[in-house]
Amino acid sequence: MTNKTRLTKIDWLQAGFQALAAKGPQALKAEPLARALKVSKGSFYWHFKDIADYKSAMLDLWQQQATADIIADVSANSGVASERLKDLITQVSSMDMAPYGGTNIEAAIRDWARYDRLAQAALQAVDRQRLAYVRQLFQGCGFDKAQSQTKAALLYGALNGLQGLTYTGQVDLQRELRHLLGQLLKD
Amino acid sequence: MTNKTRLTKIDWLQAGFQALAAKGPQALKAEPLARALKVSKGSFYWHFKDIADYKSAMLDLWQQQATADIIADVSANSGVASERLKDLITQVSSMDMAPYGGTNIEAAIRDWARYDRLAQAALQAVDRQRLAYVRQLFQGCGFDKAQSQTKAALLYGALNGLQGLTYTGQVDLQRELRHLLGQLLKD
DNA sequence: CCAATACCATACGGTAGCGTATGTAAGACT
DNA sequence: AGTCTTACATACGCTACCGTATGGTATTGG
Repeated sequence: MTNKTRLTKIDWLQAGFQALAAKGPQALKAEPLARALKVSKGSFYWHFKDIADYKSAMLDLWQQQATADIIADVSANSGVASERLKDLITQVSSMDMAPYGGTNIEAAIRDWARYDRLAQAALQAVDRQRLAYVRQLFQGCGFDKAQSQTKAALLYGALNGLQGLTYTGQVDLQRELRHLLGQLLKD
Repeated sequence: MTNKTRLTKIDWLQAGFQALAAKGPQALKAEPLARALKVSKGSFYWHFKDIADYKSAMLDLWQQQATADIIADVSANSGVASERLKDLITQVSSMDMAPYGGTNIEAAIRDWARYDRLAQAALQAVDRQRLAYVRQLFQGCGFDKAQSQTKAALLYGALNGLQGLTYTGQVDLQRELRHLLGQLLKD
């Protein structure tokens, strides 16, 4: 995998996600990426028109993949709704390390989205889908649509927020989320 | 305020927070800031040794201010613990726009902390203090220390996570947080 | 096996920001 | 009134990155 003589578009995108997770959106620059891949930037500008094009391709890939993960989860696990919610938590909690880099790409994209309109659009779309999915699960537990919407927002929001707190060392992500889910399923 | 003939260190720091909230950590550069303040960067390098020094000063100011806010809240509102928790939520929810810029500085610092060790240290310290404070409030409601710790993490984590979701338009921050607090106070 | 094309290197001019050096004008001090 | 200090301006060399142009090499299809 590291010894390919020539690179493809996807190699560049992978390197992008890696750099994104490691050093943030400001690391998405042609020449540094080229150095990381041990090629010259001539390669970059062959595969992509410019950096905006590159970033756009990254976001497209991520969005498509993220939404694909959702529908995969929908069709795969077909148990009871409450069980699926628990599964989701364990799944997400253990997914600290994403496909590519060491740390979390999710959070990096969320950072990126704060100051980039395209990233924001992609993230919004993904958030929307996920919220809708989780809401449906709560509805499957017997709650009405409004309640489920609230519970979904809380669960999903807490997930993201707690992940930002994990490096405090005071927080055990999975434990807290289980506790929250328990609370949300009571009422 | 805008018509001062000469600038002070704090003017530069204020401009920094403004730029940080608006365009993220990557906007903390001497020359752009100087342009925003309509002076030359000669001023910048008089007040600060270099950019690292400047960022360090920003983080010091923020951390000190953030922790000061906590102790202020501790000494000021001396009602029942459960009431103080509700107050905290309304307070934070309405504090969408911070002292300086338009949007939230909190979130910007959190972004910053992801790829900057100093920012991370400052944020950790603040998070720690806040978590401890909220935990104490829960303890004041009769929960034991471990339970309070969990509840505090959930409330504080959800707060941060939901703020990142507000621009989805699907989330009413204050409503959700009230609901969560209600749940957390039951058990 | 040979052309066509895919992939990459090198070199170039341009911009943005860094940090320094040096000059300078306006208050403050005495 | 003259010196000292504060707060800036200006100009300089340096580095990093952008995007382009052009040429080279390796693969692949015919």
